[in-house]
Amino acid sequence: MIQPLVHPSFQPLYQQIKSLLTQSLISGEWTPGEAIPSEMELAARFGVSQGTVRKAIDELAAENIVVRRQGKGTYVATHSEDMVKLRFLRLVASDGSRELLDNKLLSCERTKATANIARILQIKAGSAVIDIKRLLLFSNKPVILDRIILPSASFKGVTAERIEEFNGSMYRLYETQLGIRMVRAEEKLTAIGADAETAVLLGLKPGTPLLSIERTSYTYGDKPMEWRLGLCLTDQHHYFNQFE
Amino acid sequence: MIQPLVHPSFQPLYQQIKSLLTQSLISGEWTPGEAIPSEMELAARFGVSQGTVRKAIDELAAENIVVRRQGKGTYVATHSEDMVKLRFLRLVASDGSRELLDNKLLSCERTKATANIARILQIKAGSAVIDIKRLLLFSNKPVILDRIILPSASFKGVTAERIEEFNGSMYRLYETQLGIRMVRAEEKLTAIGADAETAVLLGLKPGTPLLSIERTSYTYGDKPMEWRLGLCLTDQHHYFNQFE
DNA sequence: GAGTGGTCTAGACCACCAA
DNA sequence: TGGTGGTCTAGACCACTCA
Repeated sequence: MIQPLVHPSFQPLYQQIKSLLTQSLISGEWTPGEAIPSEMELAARFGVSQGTVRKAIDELAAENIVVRRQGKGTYVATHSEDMVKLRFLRLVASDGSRELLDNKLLSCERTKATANIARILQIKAGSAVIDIKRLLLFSNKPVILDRIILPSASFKGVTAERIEEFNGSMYRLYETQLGIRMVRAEEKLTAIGADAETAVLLGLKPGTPLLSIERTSYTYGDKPMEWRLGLCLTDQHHYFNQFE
Repeated sequence: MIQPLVHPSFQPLYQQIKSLLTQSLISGEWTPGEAIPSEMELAARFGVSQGTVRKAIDELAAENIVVRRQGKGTYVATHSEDMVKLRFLRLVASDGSRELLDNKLLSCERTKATANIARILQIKAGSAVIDIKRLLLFSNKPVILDRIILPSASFKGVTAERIEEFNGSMYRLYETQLGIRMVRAEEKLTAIGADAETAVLLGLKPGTPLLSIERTSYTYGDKPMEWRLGLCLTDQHHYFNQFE
């Protein structure tokens, strides 16, 4: 009897197609906001049926990496204003009101990665990083003290001026100026008491309970690109989470 | 020219199949842990192709309502120990260690729903509810003070004895004793200072920052069935969240 | 009307599991 | 060996968008 071939690295066709599509996204063949080729075109390019391409795109769409628009095409997802608020800024007013969101840049400095940051961002300890501090204001009241650390190597164009220009929409800045799109994030939440410096900046008494949100964001291919620490006043806001 | 029919309530076939399957789950035709009929059988029952049934089941599987096992069949999902920890108890040790999880029931009383609880659980204000208080201990140290409120009408069998019997695994109790399975939850997180009573129970100084997790859990068909408030000490633990 | 994504079908073969 | 889910194909038709 013929021995069935063993495929130690077997992967379904549609997974392989998905990887190829991800490669094209990484290489910048299609940039955020742009349409990717139609399902039929991709099927022809890869020599598979339209249904197989469709299943690969299904997964990318489920991960919010691409967006389908019936009758028009499939587009590389972008961080629109709404999306960022919905997906990456989960703090909402407890009374349900919609608020004016504003931000105030405190500093933007070049420095070196600590051992911990280097580990998280998968860079060498002591590598050059950009260290940003800012306040986020809801309805003109300071609510979040944010600290953002980026590897300089990948974020050359990031300066205080650029950040002001983008009005603090960091993800849109990364995307439109650097072609870096964050597709995934991990967060660790704890409750802490405000230290003296934070208390002053947020206009609180030291020791006031704050929600601490530590976030690492990843781009295509699970590459960590940004570390963030947000200290949030939650007397009138809450972090919303939902899961199935 | 013939006018195309307008279908104001148009739904894809697979969505209709999904609804029918959900109805069968609600009615208890298949209970947690049990296998549902095969894709071919369901296709025959509903008079559609196997591929259409498959797409309906795909969505239920994505929502963790059923679980596929290749070569065996498709099963109604259950709250196994691991799952509950992974999906509904997102507090993990900051140093990554695995810990002994234990709990201590403080009280289990019959009372009446406040206006707020009634609104959240979609019952009449003043309806009978069960009010449970307990401590969750990690490695024998109290970390979470939990309060759970359930509508009595649906949770008749829940008593202090039963809870002890299930060693505090509430979701397993609901599922195995009452056939109620939670499929979705919403949480609101804030940071607060411990009040006097909480401080005593958790062995802290009043005012210690605590992570407050308010959760509403839903069963099939988006019906709210449980409200919970957990006050968590996060000096050695954190709430983990991940999103795409 | 041409082109795109969205749905549905029918049938083939594969991988896995259990008896 | 038979039944299950998992993958893949080819082709049909529908719904939507835009020129």
